[in-house]
Amino acid sequence: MVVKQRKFSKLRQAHHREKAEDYVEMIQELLGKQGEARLTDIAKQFGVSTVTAHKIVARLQRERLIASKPYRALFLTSKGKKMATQSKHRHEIVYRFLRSLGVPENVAQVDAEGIEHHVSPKTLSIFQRFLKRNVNRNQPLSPD
Amino acid sequence: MVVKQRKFSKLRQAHHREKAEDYVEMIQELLGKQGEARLTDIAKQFGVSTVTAHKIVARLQRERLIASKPYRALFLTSKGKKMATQSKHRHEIVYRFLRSLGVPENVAQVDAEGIEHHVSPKTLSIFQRFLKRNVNRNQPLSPD
DNA sequence: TCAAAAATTTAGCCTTGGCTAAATTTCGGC
DNA sequence: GCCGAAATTTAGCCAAGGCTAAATTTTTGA
Ligand SMILES: [Mn+2]
Ligand SMILES: [Mn+2]
Ligand SMILES: [Mn+2]
Ligand SMILES: [Mn+2]
Repeated sequence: MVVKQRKFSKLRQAHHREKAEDYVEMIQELLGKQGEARLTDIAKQFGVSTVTAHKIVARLQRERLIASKPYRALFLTSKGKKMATQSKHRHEIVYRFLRSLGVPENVAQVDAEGIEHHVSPKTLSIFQRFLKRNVNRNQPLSPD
Repeated sequence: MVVKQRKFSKLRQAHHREKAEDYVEMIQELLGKQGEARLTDIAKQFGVSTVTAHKIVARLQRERLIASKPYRALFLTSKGKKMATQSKHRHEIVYRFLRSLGVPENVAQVDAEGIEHHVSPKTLSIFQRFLKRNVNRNQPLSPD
């Protein structure tokens, strides 16, 4: 009984982390690609209003993942950089794992965006091992 | 650009469906196991207060997935049954897929609870094909 | 330079999903 | 049949994440 409860409480925790992970990952990407991360670009990427993006960023500033001065571009704290790097890494593995199974590019992109947040370290390392074993096959296991 | 937006909008849709899927699945399970689905049992299983469970059930009644008379046990509408059956099926495949890769039981349970909601039909059918191919191996691909 | 445009922030609204406290209804045992 | 316990519902609080409208600040270009 208590086992099942923990299962769902873990799910709720994962949901709380999700937005944080997606946002810091996006900010790191924008910093790399354009040199700076502006609120408008972030909102555009996520397909939400700047107001929504602003509120989420404000929460992540309270949580010391993001830093910025008013009306200025956004930066990641060291805590934020660490989360971004780890999330990006996990996201990549999940995406490449799906691709290696034969999931089409656009489907794998959408599915990985959700799945990534629910893959535990143990499962991730198993995905990695699977990728390594299939590294020299050019064909996916289940071609379309 | 718009591709990325759709990716996240799909993610938000998935989140909206998640609670619905978990609840109808749970109700179907309780109906099978105990003959009826009471609010207290549902709340216990999810590890939330009966008040929280009640509010979610009320929403799902508005959405015509659940039906009941006040102070009475809960039932699934035909729409709810359909969702429950499909969700259960997808959940099972995701769980068995993880297990077949060598993910330990308790980890697979937790991860599948989150992952299931983000697996598209295309990815699911690829998981199924993978399972069929590995059906006669007693050993998982990546043993612990 | 300085006015218009763009970007950011604030105010205020909504829904969902958490909670506790309290009211109401149903159930069980005597 | 009734009383107390259990279950359900209602009321009211909170935070997150969605929105539009409006205020504020920064940037841009004539
Ligand atoms: Mn990601
Ligand atoms: Mn994501
Ligand atoms: Mn499920
Ligand atoms: Mn689930």
